[in-house]
Amino acid sequence: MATAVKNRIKTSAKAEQRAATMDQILDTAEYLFSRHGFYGVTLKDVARSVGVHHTLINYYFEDKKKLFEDVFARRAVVTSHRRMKALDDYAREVGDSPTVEGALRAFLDTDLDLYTEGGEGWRNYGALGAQVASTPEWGARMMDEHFDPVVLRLIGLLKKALPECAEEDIFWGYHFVTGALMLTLAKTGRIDKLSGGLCRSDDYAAVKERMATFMAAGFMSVCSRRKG
Amino acid sequence: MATAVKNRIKTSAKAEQRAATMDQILDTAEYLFSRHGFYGVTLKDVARSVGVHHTLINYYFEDKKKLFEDVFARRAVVTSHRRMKALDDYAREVGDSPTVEGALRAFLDTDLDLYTEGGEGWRNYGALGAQVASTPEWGARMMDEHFDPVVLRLIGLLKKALPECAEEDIFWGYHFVTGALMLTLAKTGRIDKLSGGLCRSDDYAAVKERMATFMAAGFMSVCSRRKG
DNA sequence: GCGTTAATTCACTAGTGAGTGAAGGAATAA
DNA sequence: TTATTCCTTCACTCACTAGTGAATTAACGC
Repeated sequence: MATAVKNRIKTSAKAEQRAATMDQILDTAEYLFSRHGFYGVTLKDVARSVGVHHTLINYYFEDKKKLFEDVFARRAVVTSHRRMKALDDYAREVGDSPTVEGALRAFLDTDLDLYTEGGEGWRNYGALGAQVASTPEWGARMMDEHFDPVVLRLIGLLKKALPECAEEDIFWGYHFVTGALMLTLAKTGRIDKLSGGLCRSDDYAAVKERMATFMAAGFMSVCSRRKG
Repeated sequence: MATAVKNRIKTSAKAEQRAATMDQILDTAEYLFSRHGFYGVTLKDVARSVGVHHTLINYYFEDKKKLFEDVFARRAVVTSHRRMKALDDYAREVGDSPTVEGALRAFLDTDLDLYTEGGEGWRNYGALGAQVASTPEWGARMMDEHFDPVVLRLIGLLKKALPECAEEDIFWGYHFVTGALMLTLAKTGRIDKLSGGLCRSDDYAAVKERMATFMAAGFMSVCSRRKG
């Protein structure tokens, strides 16, 4: 008991500062990486922006690649876990008969809420994730590592909702969903200009309102195509 | 007449070599940029890969940014023009009553054919474009410059096909379409692993088979949402 | 207070970045 | 042939890269 208190006190002063500094570095790196990509940011850029000596980043994060991975992993585990839980909850709720739109809502809306309510850090991470998702090789590998389980969980539900549907159609449907989601998270500002200000890149609520419905209809039409 | 012949001969020897070298540089840069991004490639990388002195690239292309823009523009004008023509042809064909799927097919299938039949260069350009599309600021700007006209042409047709539909819904629908298309062109290999080899990233034919149908249904469902 | 441990900075290496300007070399036009 | 123009390379600049290991400073536990 006394040890526990002591440990808590110990982690309170120094280790808390440590954690705070690391978080600051991660936040800044997240912001910069999301805007300029891995090679477009130098450790000095990050250090300057945080206000620490650049070698401190090597001290805390080993090397640049590790820093990038830590930035990505920090929030990837959160969103992955959150969505997995949402899918599990939904599956339990509807028993053995999920709908396509229901499953997609559990997957998409849960995530979009996070970017809406999670503050700037989450939105920067979203833009970073979008870049990673469209980077061949190591980008795809990072996506695999963090998101395969939750994606396969979603696909399991979609298969249940569409038992007659060819597996390929479900995978390609998921591919379309994730592409649309990634471009949303990229928050490039393109839709703003294109629509003359009618739509805004950072209006995740507008996307949430439409996306699951839109995609569910897509799944249905492709899967019923062969019969029709 | 004699002058014309002379000019043609003139452009045959030296200027032809010049064009060949420039094309080689563009091809190689296209390949490398598509894999590692703008900052992930150095002019020396490109030069080494082509087999020329690295300063030659400065001679031909001014600077690195210009080289990138030239790489992007070279094919962007082709696909933009091609799709514009396809949309015009389609509009003429159906008179004043386009369908959503018809318009999307003119837009999407025309493009997907290009990546299927256009060889490796086109596929590299596709992956590059996908990166550009999810890059904020200058990436979005490049997309704007090259593709706004053809995209607005498509949106015009979609509006005609869905006269009751809210404009925002159409813009967001287009946003989903382009997100899905960009992830396809990124050719990351992720769908391959995810599906256990059932789907392949480079199978543009499979995407073509499904995409317009999928997206058309999405548009319909979102646009009829308010009434339903 | 005092030895220990962790955090931070310093001085430095070894290599790379884009880009320039002058010079050499080759094809071309008169 | 000769002057010109274009292509290509060379030598170089200047700034910056990631990362290391030693030195310094600050916090901690006793």
